[in-house]
Amino acid sequence: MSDKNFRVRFAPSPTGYLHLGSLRTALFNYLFARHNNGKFILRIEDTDQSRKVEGAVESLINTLNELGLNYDEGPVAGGEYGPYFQSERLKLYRKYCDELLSKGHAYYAFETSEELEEMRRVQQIQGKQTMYDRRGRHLTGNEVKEKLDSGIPYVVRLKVPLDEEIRFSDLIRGNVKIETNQIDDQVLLKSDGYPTYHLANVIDDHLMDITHIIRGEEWLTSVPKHIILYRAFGWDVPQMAHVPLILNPDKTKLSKRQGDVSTEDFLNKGYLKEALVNFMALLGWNPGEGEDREIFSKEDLIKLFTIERVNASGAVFNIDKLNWMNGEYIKSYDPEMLEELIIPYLNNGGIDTSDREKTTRVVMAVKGYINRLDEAPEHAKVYYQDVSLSAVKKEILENSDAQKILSILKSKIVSLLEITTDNFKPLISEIQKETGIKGKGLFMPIRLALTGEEHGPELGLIAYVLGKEEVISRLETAISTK
RNA sequence: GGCGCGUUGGUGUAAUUGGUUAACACGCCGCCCUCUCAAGGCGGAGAGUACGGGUUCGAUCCCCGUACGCGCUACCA
Repeated sequence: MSDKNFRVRFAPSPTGYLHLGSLRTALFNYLFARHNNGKFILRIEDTDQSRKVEGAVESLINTLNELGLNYDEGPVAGGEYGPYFQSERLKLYRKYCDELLSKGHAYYAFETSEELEEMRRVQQIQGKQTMYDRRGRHLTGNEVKEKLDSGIPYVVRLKVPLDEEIRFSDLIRGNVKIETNQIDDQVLLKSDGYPTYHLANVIDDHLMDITHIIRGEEWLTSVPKHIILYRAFGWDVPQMAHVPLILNPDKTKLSKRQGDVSTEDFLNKGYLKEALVNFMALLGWNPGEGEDREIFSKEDLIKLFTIERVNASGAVFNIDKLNWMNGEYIKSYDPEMLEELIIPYLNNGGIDTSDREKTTRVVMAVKGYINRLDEAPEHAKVYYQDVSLSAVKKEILENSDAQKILSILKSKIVSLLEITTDNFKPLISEIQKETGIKGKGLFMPIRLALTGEEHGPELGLIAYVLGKEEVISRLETAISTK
């Protein structure tokens, strides 16, 4: 634990669902904050008016809460550094932008989007690097004033210092250096008056006292732009940590084309939040030597997490392993809580769970067989639907040995007070002794009579779940098929 | 194209400050358990650490180059 006042932030733009990659970024921020006794802040980067999606923020917050990644400051929660929506901080950006302008670190530019496109097109044909040719830097003060006065739309661009080399150290990647000549005179303020990511991000991170910026690798190459801004303002640069991307099986950036990428979808399919958190944490991070566990509670993760142990290389999202891990969580989950979670899935599969005692038994029987909650109905079906038999199966039951077994079993069960998890199996052993029939010939008729299926959980469990009455009824049906 | 980052079995990862038969998990295969299917137990195949140089008595680990992958190259984040 550290007593430094670490402050980190998760700063998504509200474009819809929570991408798995964002989830992991959020998780690492959360773990880092909790491990160091710091603060975890949620900031909404809604500066792109054209990409706004209705309800996205609510859904984002819901998902974070559902996963237990509670933030200390942000929308709804509030905090001393608000507002936490960038769209509500426009005046601030304007003010700092003016400061940049007056200090000569930024300048006005008046090209239209079409002009810029044309410029890039020409550069491309000439085989040159496509970037803004910095022509706005050559405008005289009078020219600028004239254009401004006549109301021509403008943007404000960063005046990148030329012929320099920007070096910085990333907590995950080590030393990185980039020539400033490679850096575009980035737009800081758009013609609609909104800031771009770069401006807003730097200002907010500073104003919100962010000490560590933990974000996706796609931002690594824009760090120099940000450093130039921090310097221009005379601010300290926070520590940086750029986490690797999550990849499709073919190693391209995880995308919707190759499967689900939204956290909500995974939750809906019946992946437990604990499993999802556990699995995502292990994608690109590990606790290191002497730790062979794979299953970690959130508390374990908080205790063990350090940013230095995050890998620098991208990680393929291995759904097989997630499935396995989710199955592990399902098997060891608190029975009552699991039942609560599974009931909606059972109902969804057309199963009536109003008999709660039976539901409890069903959940107990089913949980060893599923890796996802949405697999529950198909395994639970046998306990609810009428037994229906194919001709072949019927034949097996009509066999005289089979009939004998079923009759004896029925009479034994009738005299039982109730069926428990372990008083059924001994009955079968007795029948074996009495009739001399054993193995498949003994078990299969019973299994078919009770479920109509050749496969399933052990018979004792099935009988227990069905209960005395239902077992007798099903046996009678099977006997009367003759 | 330019720049940046990365590269250990199919996948996720491990390997004390360079010295191990390169370890663990998922997946796969087999055996055991067992009425069946799972689960569980046991075992196996699968990498000589992208490739090529160098430094060193000795490199997965340090340096350089190449290849490949990915990212960025927007008035998107």
